[in-house]
Amino acid sequence: MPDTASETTGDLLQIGEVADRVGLSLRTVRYYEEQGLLAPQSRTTGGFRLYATEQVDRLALIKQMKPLGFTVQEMRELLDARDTARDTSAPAKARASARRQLADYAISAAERCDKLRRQLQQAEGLADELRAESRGST
Amino acid sequence: MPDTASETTGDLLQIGEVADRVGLSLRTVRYYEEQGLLAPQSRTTGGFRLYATEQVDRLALIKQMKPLGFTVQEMRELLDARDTARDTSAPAKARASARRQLADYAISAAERCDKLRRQLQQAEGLADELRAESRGST
DNA sequence: ACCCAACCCTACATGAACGTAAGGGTTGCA
DNA sequence: TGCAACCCTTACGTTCATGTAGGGTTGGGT
Repeated sequence: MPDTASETTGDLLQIGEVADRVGLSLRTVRYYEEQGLLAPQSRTTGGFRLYATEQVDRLALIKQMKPLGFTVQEMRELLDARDTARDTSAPAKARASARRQLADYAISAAERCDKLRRQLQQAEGLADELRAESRGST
Repeated sequence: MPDTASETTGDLLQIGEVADRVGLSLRTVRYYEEQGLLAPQSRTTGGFRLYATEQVDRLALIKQMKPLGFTVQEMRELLDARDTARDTSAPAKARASARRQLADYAISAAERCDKLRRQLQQAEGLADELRAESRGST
């Protein structure tokens, strides 16, 4: 039986397993790669993408970011900035700049959260109204 | 001066005024019309769309529904069902059926609200993390 | 009656973020 | 070696929304 659920191959996962864990489609994972959001750590000789578990985290992060309505490009920037800010071997100036960028994104994220909260409230009201109307007050 | 803000013409509004009130672009309002979500009550001889104030409400409803991720077709169905359910002159059977449909949508809406709430929580955590990281804990 | 600024119209095009199908390799257990 | 479960690339299709070009419509002002 060839690995029904494509299990951990050493420490690397195939795209299917990754997509399952994160809850994204294969297509979406590949799409994010096309857009420069994350490249598989390596490939098999046959061309299969192989991912490390950290990359699964990265994907999960991307998925969490999506409800806030960031574009794929913005997420790429954000992730790049985060990588730079974390990379202790990067030039201090680059890291400072990256942190500034992160701060901006943090503000933007907070604003989008507020907006989402407001929309959610409205939507809840709407759901209530629908329920009421479905019970028919002819 | 030709009416800088295209005011109430009797009781009918032009698309610009409608879009302003609801907070959608002209283009989007026309798009929704193309998709069968709402037609203007009438047109001028020259072709200008004219809307009644109830239609503004309908658009506002659509706007509120959007964060829940309903497709345009679903919204059309939902609105149609609501119209039927409210129409006291419609056949009782049709109204009952419409109310059943509304009930389904109400459930779906509630589920989507839950999902949105979860996503919001995650997003909030993420925003906090971004803020923390931007303050650099090298 | 004529002008013109503020509006509006149709139609085609672009863009983001995937979905989906076609045609065809890759892996690895038996 | 065979084959089932995976994966690959390529490329066109879809949905929601917006951009834009080219050109009418309205209605007060003069």
